[in-house]
Amino acid sequence: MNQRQSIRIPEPSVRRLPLYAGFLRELKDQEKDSVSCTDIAGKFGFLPIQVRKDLAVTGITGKPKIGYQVEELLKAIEDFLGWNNCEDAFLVGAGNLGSTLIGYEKFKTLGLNIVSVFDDNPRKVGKKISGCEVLPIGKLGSLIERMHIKIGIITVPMESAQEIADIMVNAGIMAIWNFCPTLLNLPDSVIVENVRLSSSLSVLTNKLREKLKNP
Amino acid sequence: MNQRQSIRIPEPSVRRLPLYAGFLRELKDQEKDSVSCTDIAGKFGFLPIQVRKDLAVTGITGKPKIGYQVEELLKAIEDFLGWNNCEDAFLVGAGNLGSTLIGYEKFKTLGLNIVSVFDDNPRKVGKKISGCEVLPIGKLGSLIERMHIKIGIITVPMESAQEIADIMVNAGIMAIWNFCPTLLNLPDSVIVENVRLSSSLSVLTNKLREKLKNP
DNA sequence: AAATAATCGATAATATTTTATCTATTGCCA
DNA sequence: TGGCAATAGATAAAATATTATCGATTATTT
Repeated sequence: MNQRQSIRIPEPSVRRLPLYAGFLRELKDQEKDSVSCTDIAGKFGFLPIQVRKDLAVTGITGKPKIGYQVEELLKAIEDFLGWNNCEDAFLVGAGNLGSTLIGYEKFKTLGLNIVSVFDDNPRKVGKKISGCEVLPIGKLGSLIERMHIKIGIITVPMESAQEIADIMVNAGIMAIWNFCPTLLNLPDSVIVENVRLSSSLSVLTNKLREKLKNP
Repeated sequence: MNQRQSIRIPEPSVRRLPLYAGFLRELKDQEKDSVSCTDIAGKFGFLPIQVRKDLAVTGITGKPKIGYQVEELLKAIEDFLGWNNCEDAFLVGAGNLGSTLIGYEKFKTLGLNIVSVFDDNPRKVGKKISGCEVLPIGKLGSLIERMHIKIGIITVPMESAQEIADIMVNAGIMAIWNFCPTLLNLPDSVIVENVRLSSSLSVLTNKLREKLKNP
């Protein structure tokens, strides 16, 4: 019996893998055949050991003195990250940020396909954003169920985020990409990834202040 | 001699503090006087001990059986995060994302004041975005110097990000908030905070795939 | 063909972050 | 007023992530 179900993969590694993938694409375009951890680490200012450990999660092995096969490794990372079989997603909140995200063609190459947009502003409903028709919130739940959508993206104002999340979860959404600054109150079974610009900005300004204090 | 210069503050704590601040504002609006770690932890699904440790960096102390004074604690966090003395910043790249960021009034309450926008598209130069006139890239360096700007925000396409970063650094920028997926190659002295949606998305989809495999 | 140097992969050590334990304080209630 | 319960704060333990060490492998050079 194969009981390997959870050789847990460190989240920091998962966050770094997309970087490596980007670099590997560059190398592939340059028709480079192989690349070493030292090269990759040099590119990003990491340590070679860390890169090697990150890459190990893909199961690909390298050759001493040579490194890894660029194409093989790139394919393995893309597979690992699920970039080769796109998941459909619904986005709610056709404001500025929402519209920006809908327009990102690149998400398709990252395994995400935004298929519909929802908003409760009657002026927006019916309009198209990057070729995507805006639907009323009223249809959100039933369409999630009917289309078996698993990923929801929330870009609504703070006040309505929880309400939208509840509709999503009740309809069967399994993962939420939340761009709203408030944290959502959800069952543990639902996966949530929060994009919090305020946290990112705080890290930046905090480091800056440290530096200004002790130059 | 006071050699305490670096009682290093964990970055994870810095990332959580803005959450607490948001909650404390809510409590303040509700005219609540005090709050315990247990309350805060409950709100976010953290452990009380972790919250207590995070709050400790502000130097504020609480009272057993009561907790912390809401106003005092909020003020301390805001001070700690530098939200009470705004830094001026330049943003480069008046595309979709850039325009979205410029429009975020809320940044002001997070200690960031976007004072000018730059773009190399002649059609955009001279236009206004959220009341902010778009200036040509040619003026970027000299204005950074003249106005002693310390924070730069990069929302240009991948290809030009490094070039813009170089201009910024040469002109004296000390910290860069980078929204471009490529990592920038910069001197160690420059602070960089990368917002990488691809990493965030990868974490989400990776967890989702894990869950679909072992439900 | 042997020596060399670069690199991988495994294992071990270190550092960081999270979680637990314990004591002391304080308000509340009997 | 005395005991109880909730909580802070300090210290310790555990978990996690990063960095170092070391032996094995393989292309390259001599």
